[in-house]
Amino acid sequence: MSATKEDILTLADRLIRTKGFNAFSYADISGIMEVRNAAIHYHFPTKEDLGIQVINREMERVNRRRRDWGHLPGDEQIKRIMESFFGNSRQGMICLTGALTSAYDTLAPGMQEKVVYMCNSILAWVTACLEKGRDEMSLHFQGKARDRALLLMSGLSSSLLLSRVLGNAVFDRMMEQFLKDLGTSPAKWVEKEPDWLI
Amino acid sequence: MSATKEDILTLADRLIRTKGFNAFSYADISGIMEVRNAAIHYHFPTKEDLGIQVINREMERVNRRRRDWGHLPGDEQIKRIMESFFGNSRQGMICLTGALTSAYDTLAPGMQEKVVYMCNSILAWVTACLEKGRDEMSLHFQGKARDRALLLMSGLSSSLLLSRVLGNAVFDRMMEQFLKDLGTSPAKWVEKEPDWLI
DNA sequence: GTCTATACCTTGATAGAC
DNA sequence: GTCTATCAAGGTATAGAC
Repeated sequence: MSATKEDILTLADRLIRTKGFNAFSYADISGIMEVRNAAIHYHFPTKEDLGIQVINREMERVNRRRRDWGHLPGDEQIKRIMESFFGNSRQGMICLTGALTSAYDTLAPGMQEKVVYMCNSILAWVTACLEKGRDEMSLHFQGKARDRALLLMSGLSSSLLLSRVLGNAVFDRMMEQFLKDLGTSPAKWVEKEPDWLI
Repeated sequence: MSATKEDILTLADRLIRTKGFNAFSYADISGIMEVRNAAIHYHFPTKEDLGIQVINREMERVNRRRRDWGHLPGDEQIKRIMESFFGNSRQGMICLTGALTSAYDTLAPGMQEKVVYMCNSILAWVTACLEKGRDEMSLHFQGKARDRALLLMSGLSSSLLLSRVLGNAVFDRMMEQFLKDLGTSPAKWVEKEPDWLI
């Protein structure tokens, strides 16, 4: 993939997470990058194409992480997922799922399909982490792992929404509660290079 | 307030919860109501005015409920709040906080201010319910009530986002988990007249 | 209060030169 | 691959008649 195309994707990803899919425009991209409207359409014929490829790239990142972190204990994986959300939070960005599910009704069918797939994939990953952690006796919770994963995934997503409005402390308070509820030790987040997951 | 103005507000509220604040247009309102573009502007000079008054009306509803339900036990209030979200969920509508926090960066300062106020108010209410329930020994949880309220409020908000994408069962599963975590009995939601809260 | 008509801007998208 | 130029459609908002 050409560098230009990649840069457009990265920028579109950031714009979706800050302004939302419907509120960002090709002019936003042209205004920041040294590229004209028509060049964007060359790489991504329609806005839907752009949106879909943003999701695809994100899913690749998610899948790669799931693979790379697969050997880690379940509780450690959960903490790393939280950490990647921490990065989003500090940059005032919400997650792709939060940005796209809130606009779900306005998305083209092709994008809706991808959003469903993304949500299911992330949910499956979080569920697997919780199950692994429970088997390893490092995570403790009642109820089905999938239901618990729904709560955690929701909390992660909403923490970003609320952090923008009520301040960054919201994220820390929520994650601390989640970890306490799961009976595992608290974590300290460290600022990392921008590399936003989910 | 005139009936027309009230109808516009109700419709705008629904449009914000389904399409989002940036994606809905005056034409959406004209298309459904028997009223022209200019008439909407007569009642609400700008879209920001419309958005602010939608929030104001919602806050009146929230405050009224908080007053009316104030005598109820904390756990019962929590279940009623969940029940009102249930109504939203079945109609494919997300909550105002979910819809507006996800578009926060694109809102005019006047609206942002209102969104902050709304989030703080609802958070304060949920916190009060949890504290009351804990004092009454009907709710049991560790940690600060406000932090717990953040988790609950996030879960309520996100359950609507995820229900639209993954199906209505998500709402039920999440609420069941929340109630179990709070050590209170499960609840059964019943379909009610459209009267959407929060 | 509501209408018609319209101003003015931004949007996503296309044509064709280079 | 990227540009300039342009398009049709849709957005919020306003003027003025009724």
